[in-house]
Amino acid sequence: MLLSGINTDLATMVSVVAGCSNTGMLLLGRTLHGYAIKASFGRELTLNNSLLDMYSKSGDLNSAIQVFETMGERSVVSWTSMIAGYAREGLSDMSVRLFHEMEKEGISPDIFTITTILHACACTGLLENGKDVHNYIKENKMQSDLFVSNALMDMYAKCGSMGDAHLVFSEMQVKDIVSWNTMIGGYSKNSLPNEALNLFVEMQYNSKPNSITMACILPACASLAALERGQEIHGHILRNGFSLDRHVANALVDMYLKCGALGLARLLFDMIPAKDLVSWTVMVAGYGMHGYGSEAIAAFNEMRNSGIEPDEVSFISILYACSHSGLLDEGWGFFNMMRNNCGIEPKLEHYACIVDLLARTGNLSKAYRFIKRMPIEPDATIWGALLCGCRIYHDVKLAEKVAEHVFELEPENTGYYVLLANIYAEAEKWEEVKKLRERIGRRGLRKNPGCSWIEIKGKVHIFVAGDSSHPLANKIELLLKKTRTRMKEEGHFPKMRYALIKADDTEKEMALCGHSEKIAMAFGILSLPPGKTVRVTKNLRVCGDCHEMAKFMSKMVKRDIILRDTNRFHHFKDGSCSCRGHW
DNA sequence: GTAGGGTTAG
Repeated sequence: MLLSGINTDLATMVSVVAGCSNTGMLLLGRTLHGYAIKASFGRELTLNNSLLDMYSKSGDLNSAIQVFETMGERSVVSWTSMIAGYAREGLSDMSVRLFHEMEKEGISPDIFTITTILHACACTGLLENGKDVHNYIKENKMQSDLFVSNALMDMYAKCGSMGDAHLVFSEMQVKDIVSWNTMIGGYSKNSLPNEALNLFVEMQYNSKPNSITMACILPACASLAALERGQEIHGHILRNGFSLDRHVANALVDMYLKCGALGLARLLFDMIPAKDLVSWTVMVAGYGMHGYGSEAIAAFNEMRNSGIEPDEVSFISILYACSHSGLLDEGWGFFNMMRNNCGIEPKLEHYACIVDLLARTGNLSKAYRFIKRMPIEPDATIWGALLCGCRIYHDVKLAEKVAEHVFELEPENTGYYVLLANIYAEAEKWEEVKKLRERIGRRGLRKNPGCSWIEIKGKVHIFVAGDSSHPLANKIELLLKKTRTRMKEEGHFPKMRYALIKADDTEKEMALCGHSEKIAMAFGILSLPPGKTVRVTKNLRVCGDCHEMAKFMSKMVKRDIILRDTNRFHHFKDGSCSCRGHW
């Protein structure tokens, strides 16, 4: 246009600057800024607004602020763009400050401003500020706007307040696909997978799911290890041509990995044409969970060779992979690579991996010193990782010292009291177990009950410890008794230490037999066709005695058993387990 | 003919 000698006017300049902001062409944008000033558009409101947006969307917040500060006239559009600019850089507090400032200047926020400020609150979990905005919305009758209600639900979801999100959702007269996706994704992210799945079913009577819906619902299947539900959704993805979406492809691989289907996951991973950082991180974490440490390392190196730089999340994956396979030197190597070669400052999660790695490999005092020398304040998970190590190596004395740190940091978390109680029980210090029980009792805490579940023909069967309500309860008990007898015949005696009670051996054995994972495994063996892999998931860590029995059962009934606990997978096959003792 | 907003994977 310029070469043809046609003059630009304000509309031309605004359009082309907007073009730059939507493609992040900062350099061309700057040039246009200069050109516009020379062409004497420098005081035009619409031009300054588009420049402000261009700078903030291209990541040059300082220039955006410069435009905002120097422009003569400011409209609601200018304020909204500036608020969005701060939010984009993670400076939500500044967004909120600006929001109040604009009201003071007598400029009323409109629905664009409201969605922007809600997004800012969502990004950093500013629930209280978000609630203030909600009140403003009610006072100004803005809730009928879809964008506003959707942003409001997302704010509540990201602040972890799904009850409030659902309230907004249920009061919406009109819902669109974004409304459904926001709720489903919110439930998935807030560890409410059943709610996510139920809403997904309900959605299909109202709205047609899209690829984003798939990316929202798959993590729910993953967290439940609901393989069959996940496969149904995979079918949905194939029928609707969503497979090419990389978010969906990555979520699928992750789902199969967390459902224990490593081979299928690898197959799908190989089919992703352009693997990104998330694809690789998922695969590395998956190998780690399944105990394939060297495969995880190979994948991590392959990723780097393909030119993808690891970030802090992918380092968590590789460090955990090392820890699950007991690869101490390799783990240290990655920890140092992260700091020295990649310039990533380790966070609590990374320190937790190293403590875990040291503790699991028996370097308890080294782990203790490592924690003491950490440049950031350790949290309960850090000390908890060492406490786990104390259990593996039966170090009661250190355990007591470590436990006090843990109890101070997370006095409400019963898991840690139980862990220490286990350490005492395994050392047969029953007096101490009793004292600990009293301590829990005084606080009015209750142990998180163990439960295990198994999916059969799409239905999830849940078992809690001591469960005898199931129709097959008698058969289950019979199978467990038979297994125990055969185990004893071959010299495997029950690991009474895991019974956690002071009782005689028969009682202990009964308590152990009631563990939910045993019941679920037995139920799977009885219910699934011969040869089919039994897949059980448990909400806590697997018990040592159950682990022994699972190994034996896999040989006795000639069947693969895959048990997922909170920490990792155990593949039992022909009498041994893939974890090789690292758990 | 021109400026600002909501949902997705580790």
